[in-house]
Parts: sequence; C-alpha cells; structure tokens
Amino acid sequence: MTTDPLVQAIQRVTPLSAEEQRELLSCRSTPRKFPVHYHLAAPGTPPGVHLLLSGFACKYTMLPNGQRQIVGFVLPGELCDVRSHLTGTVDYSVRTLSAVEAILISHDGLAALLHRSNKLLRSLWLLSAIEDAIMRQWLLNVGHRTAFERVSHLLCELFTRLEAFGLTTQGSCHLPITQADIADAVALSPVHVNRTLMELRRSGLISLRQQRLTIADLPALMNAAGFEPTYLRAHGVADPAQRAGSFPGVDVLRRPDSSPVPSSRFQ
Amino acid sequence: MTTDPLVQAIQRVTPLSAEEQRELLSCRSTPRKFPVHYHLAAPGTPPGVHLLLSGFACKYTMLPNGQRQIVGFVLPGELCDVRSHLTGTVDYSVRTLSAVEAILISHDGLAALLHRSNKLLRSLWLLSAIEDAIMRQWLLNVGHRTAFERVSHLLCELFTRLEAFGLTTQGSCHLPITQADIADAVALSPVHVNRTLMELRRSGLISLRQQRLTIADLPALMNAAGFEPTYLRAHGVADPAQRAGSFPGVDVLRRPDSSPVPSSRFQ
DNA sequence: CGTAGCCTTGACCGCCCTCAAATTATGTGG
DNA sequence: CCACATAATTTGAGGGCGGTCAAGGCTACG
Repeated sequence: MTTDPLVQAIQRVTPLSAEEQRELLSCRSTPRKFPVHYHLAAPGTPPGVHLLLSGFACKYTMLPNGQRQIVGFVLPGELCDVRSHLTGTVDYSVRTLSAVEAILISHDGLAALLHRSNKLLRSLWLLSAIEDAIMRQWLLNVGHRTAFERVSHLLCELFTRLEAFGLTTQGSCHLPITQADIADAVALSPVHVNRTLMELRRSGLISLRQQRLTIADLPALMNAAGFEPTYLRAHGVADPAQRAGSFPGVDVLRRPDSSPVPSSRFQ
Repeated sequence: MTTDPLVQAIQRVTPLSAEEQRELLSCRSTPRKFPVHYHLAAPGTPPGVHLLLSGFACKYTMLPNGQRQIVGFVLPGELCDVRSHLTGTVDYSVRTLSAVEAILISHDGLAALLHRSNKLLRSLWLLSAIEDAIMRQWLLNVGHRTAFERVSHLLCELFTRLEAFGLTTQGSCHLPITQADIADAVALSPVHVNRTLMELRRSGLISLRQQRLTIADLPALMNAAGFEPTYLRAHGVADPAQRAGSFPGVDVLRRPDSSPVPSSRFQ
C-alpha cells in the first residue's frame, strides 16, 4: 500500500499514517488514459485534481495576441491543480504533452477528507507551495537570464524533478516535449530555443534527441544555469514546535540597510 | 471589532464568526514602525507573518549577477508571507519601499490556531492563492508583453488592489515606489521604464509625480495593458457543496484538440 | 510511401540595454 | 530657512540579444 503513487505524492512532504492512507485512497478513481494534446482543465471550469501516473502535461495561459505562456509542467507522479478544490476554478489550461495515464481524485471525496483532516490540508498546501517556488524561479528565468541560462535552467529543473521520482538513469531521462514547448515555457521563440540547444550540444553539456535528454556534466550545467536545487525540496515544517524558539522574533533580521543578503547566490 | 485590519484582511476571502475573530486577534502584536528599506524577512530565516497597516513593501530575490527581481508587492492592509508558518522559511527577501507600520502575527499563536481551525487554514491558503495568481500574471508580463503593456499592466494591478482597500480617490492613489522598483518588477531597465512612463504621460493615460499616480482613463489603460481584473478577485468556494454536482466529472472538458479556449482573452 | 509536424539554418530587423551626463527632487545639518 | 549631499528622474547615442520571416531537411506515423 505504501507504494501507491497517490500516497507517495503526498508523502513527499508529510508522512501519513495507515489510516490516513486508507482514507486518501478511497477518493481515488480508476486510472484512465488520455491522448496527446488533450485538455485536462480549462479556465473557468472546475477542474478535477489529477495524479499523473505516466506522461507529461503542462499548464499554460494564452495572451490576446495568440502567444502561449506555459506556467508549469506536470510530471509523472505529480499532482495537478491541488488548489482547485479551494478556488473552484483555475485561471489556466492544462494540456497533455504526451499520451498520459492519470487518475482523477474525486472532488467531493477530497473536499470531505480535507474538511476532516487538517494535516492533509496543509500537506496539499505545501505541495502547491513547491509549485509556486518553481514559478518564482521561472519569473527570474524569463526576466533576467539569457537564453542559454533559461534553457539550461529549465533542463536542470526538469531533470532534478524527474530524478526525485526515480525517472532518470545515469544522467539521462525521457523528455517528451517539443522545442516549441520549451520556447513557450522560457518565453523565447522556437527558433532561438533551437539555436540555444545546438549551442548546449556543441558545448558538450547535453544531448537531446528522440525525446531523450542526457546531461553529460550536471554540475557544469547547473553552474551555467545558475541553478540551485534547494527550491525544489519540500522543506516543510511538519511540527511547528521544532521551529519555535530558535529565533527571538523578527529582531534577528535587523539590517537597516545593507546590500541585500550578499551571501545568497540568487535567491 | 469588525473594522480590525487583520480581520478585514482575512474576511476578504471568508467571513469569520465573532469567536474566530476573537481568537485571531489574540495572536496579534502591537503595531510597530519600520523605516524605508528595512528588511522584514530574508531567505533562509524564519520570517514572521506581517500585516501592513500603512506603507508599501516588496518581495524580491537577487540573481548571481547582481540583478534584482521583485516578485511581488505588499500593500497596506495586506498580509505578507502567510505561507511561512508552513515552510518555516521563505526563498525571497521582503523589504519596505517606504516607511511602514505593521503588526507581527505571532508564529506560535498562529500555528496553534491554524491547527485548530481548518477554516482559517483554508482562508490563508486562499489568500496565498491570490498572490500566486498575481505572480502568474507577472510571468505573462515579463515573458510576452511589451514594455508599454508591462508598465501599464502593473499600474492597473496596483491601482485595482489599492482600490479594494479604499485607498484610491477618483482615479488617483498614493504610490511610494521608484521607477527603479517598477523596473525590477517588470524586468526592464530603469531608463526604459522612464521612457515608457513618459510615453504613458504623453498618451494622456496617466499622470505620475511626487508619489501620486492618477489614471485619467482606467478602461483605456486596462485595454492597452491587456488587463483583466478577475484574477485579483478571491473567487473562493467557501462551501464545497455549492460546487458539487453541477458538472458530471471531467467529461465536460472533452475537447480532444481544439484551439485552446478561444473565448478567453488572455487567461 | 506519403504527409504532416518538428527540427535546423540563414538573413535581417527592432526592442530594449548600456553607458553617460544633465536636471530635478529629497532630505539633512547648520 | 538655506546650503549641501544624495537619490531619483530625464534625455541622448550606440549596440546586442533575440524576434521574425523564410526555406530546406528530418522524423514519425498512418
């Protein structure tokens, strides 16, 4: 039972008791297959909470001029739209990037469970907090990094996330996304993504063909991208007591005006 | 009691009972003044949850090359880092943009209260969900909009948010942020922000001097920016029952492959 | 085997950046 | 209240990163 993907997805941030696991699994539907380019959710409509068992998806929004901005990828093993049971809707679309197998978590069952379980509620909040940390990095990416750094950073992120699910083998992973998808994620034109990938290949940093990414020198790529993997880790504080008392309030932050936090690399 | 700013901040998304209000207020500290350019939080350290009573602040992160990306503004009346009690830390810095008066919400008191109150927990989650929706818009801004649209969009956002707190008077509001701040928010250089503001002034759309923004024609500005204010509204579903049953599952979304949601303007 | 989508490469252009300096606000101490 | 220092705004000139347009080659799939 502990190997169930739904339980695993949540246990990334919080360990669950056998009872909690059992309750969680009762909201689960049977797995279902979706084709490529299938919409799992659309803005304004109440989406379900999906758990991807295999395949990739992306969350995106359209601009009036027809441009598409991908605001996040959904990888196998990950939950999608965990926050939707709160807001009722999402303000983006979710579309599969490959053939996908997913299970739908019952909205009503989940809502009832979350009303009962404070712990599960904050676990899901923590999961969505990780998504937001990723999006904050994307904002840095698009705003201040060069094309080379943007693409490198995205590849580092995807590889690291896949690694957490055991979906990589010796620096290599399956990556069923097109260069146009990368372009819409890092806000570059497809042709410039292509040029950038060629440059990454010529640099000997990566190999990417037939939906397989191989990173020759991960530390070098991370360095080139300015990638710090810490933001992907769920540093949740399950027990609030472990945090209390170690800092005497806000006063430790007294720093009237200095060059802001010179030690941190880019956070 | 219902006019307390802390209660008001949360009642933007969920109505609270008198009992809940009382409990909430018990975690509140006395107001405190902070000077301009004071750090309220720094990455890696446990920040407090602040409520701004007056003045502006911003959340930002630094890049290795010394560039600064502002990832969000904190306006008077708004809570800051409501999620920090979950994660223990934040991955950005928070700095005042003007002199600020704020109250610090006790971490321990809040944690205890949130462990008791499922409802309050999801209220705070909803509030942070709005912040995330704003950040998603910023990603669109930086990724796909022109300088003119970016600056316009930011001004629309700030004005609309201030309006919700009654901090505007006939198309005008106090805006104590520099052009360099705007530049770091929309990922432009300060000089180009200046040129863009000059263009906005010449267009007769806005006036901005001595920390006072006046929007001559808000609909026109919104249109120029591609601004849709809906994402700022807390469309939370307080009662999960009101959502259930109106849609027969995911099948309403069956849209094997169409031009994605042509009706929506830019979401 | 054909077709459609994806990848690749070249040429040219424009938005925005950088560097630099002048002007105007802001704030502080005498 | 003024003199001064510092920060913020404004304007100009020139350059580069990445976009757009276009065409050819490759891959996948029916």
